[in-house]
Amino acid sequence: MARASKSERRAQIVAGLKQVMAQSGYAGASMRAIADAAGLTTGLLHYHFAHKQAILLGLIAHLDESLSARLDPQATGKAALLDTIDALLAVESADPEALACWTQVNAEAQRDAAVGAAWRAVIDAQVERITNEFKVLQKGRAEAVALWAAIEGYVQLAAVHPDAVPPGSAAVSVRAMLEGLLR
Amino acid sequence: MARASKSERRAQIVAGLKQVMAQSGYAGASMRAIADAAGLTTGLLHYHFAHKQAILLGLIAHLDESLSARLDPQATGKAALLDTIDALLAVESADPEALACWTQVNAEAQRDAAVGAAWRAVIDAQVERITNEFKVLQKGRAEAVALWAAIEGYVQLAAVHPDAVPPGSAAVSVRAMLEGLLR
DNA sequence: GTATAAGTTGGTCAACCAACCAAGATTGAC
DNA sequence: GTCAATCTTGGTTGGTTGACCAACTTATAC
Repeated sequence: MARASKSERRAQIVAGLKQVMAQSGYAGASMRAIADAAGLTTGLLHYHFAHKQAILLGLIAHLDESLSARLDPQATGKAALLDTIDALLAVESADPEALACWTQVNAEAQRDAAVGAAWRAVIDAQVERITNEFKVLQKGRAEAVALWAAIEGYVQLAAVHPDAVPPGSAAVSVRAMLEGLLR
Repeated sequence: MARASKSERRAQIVAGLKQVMAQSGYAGASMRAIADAAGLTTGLLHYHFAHKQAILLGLIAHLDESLSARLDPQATGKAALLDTIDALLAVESADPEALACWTQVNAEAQRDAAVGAAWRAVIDAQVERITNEFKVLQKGRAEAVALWAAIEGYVQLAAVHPDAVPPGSAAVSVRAMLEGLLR
């Protein structure tokens, strides 16, 4: 069997962290557990990543990319905002592991400066993008942050307490809240 | 000096966890670090709490109480909803440690079954209370969850990326989103 | 004032962790 | 086919962790 390329291996390791982290958190994701999940050895993890934190930074990049991939680059104005709502809240059913990791990354971002900087960069980019769409509608940054917070809240809630969210209500309710912001 | 009472000691230990956890997360809050923060010894922690998790459950109870204490028990209907918004978002400035712990508890609730059950109970109680107020306004559970999610999102955002939130905008924006929900 | 219970101390212990590394295996370039 | 670069292995190491405990001190009941 052909040896996996460098980038494939790294992706494989990041996927291992994603899987373990969704269930055991970052601290609970030992190098051994990550290696087992990825079907690799711990030594190989250290060959591809200088330290555990580097794998987490790789996971953040992965989460960012898979989020961007869900967005429709054509949409502008209100359509872009509605698309953002759908794209983010669809993760709930499409990728529960990513949802769980979101919460864990949030917690780790608060603790570790480098992780925090990377995570805040992701948030900043999204908020800025949303702000531009709001500006088309004569609104600004405060409204963009509000929309992001509402979505973020649903993501957290879905991860921690999925039963509390009536099925299908998330996107509907966020759209209603968006209307309140646009008044 | 008089020896502290049992409940005082327990509160002191919980406060130690709160302080350490706000900066280092739950996993990073070693028994030793908690003991140091509280000015006690590790052995004493194990005398008052069977294990580390029990301290965290104590902290969750503490967070729940201090949240309830901020709420105006007189308010009903829309006034109660506005009061809830203010009470929760005021934590941002009043008790930054509690804010930071919120994120960490969220993450740990996902990982540990007992912590998850306790945390979900707190959320359920709040959502049910809010639901009752919404019902006065001819709305229901979905709207209550939406309001909770919006507040929760701001709490998370304030903890992880405080600079992203324009000062004073949180309560204003959540009120606007509430209007959207009440339409 | 003495006996009993409650609270406290400082240290031990086995388990686990991230990081590291030397040596062997596999690959592609020539 | 040979060789250097890249990849992979399995085990070691120093350090940290939560849990635990036997001895000691303080408070309370009588």
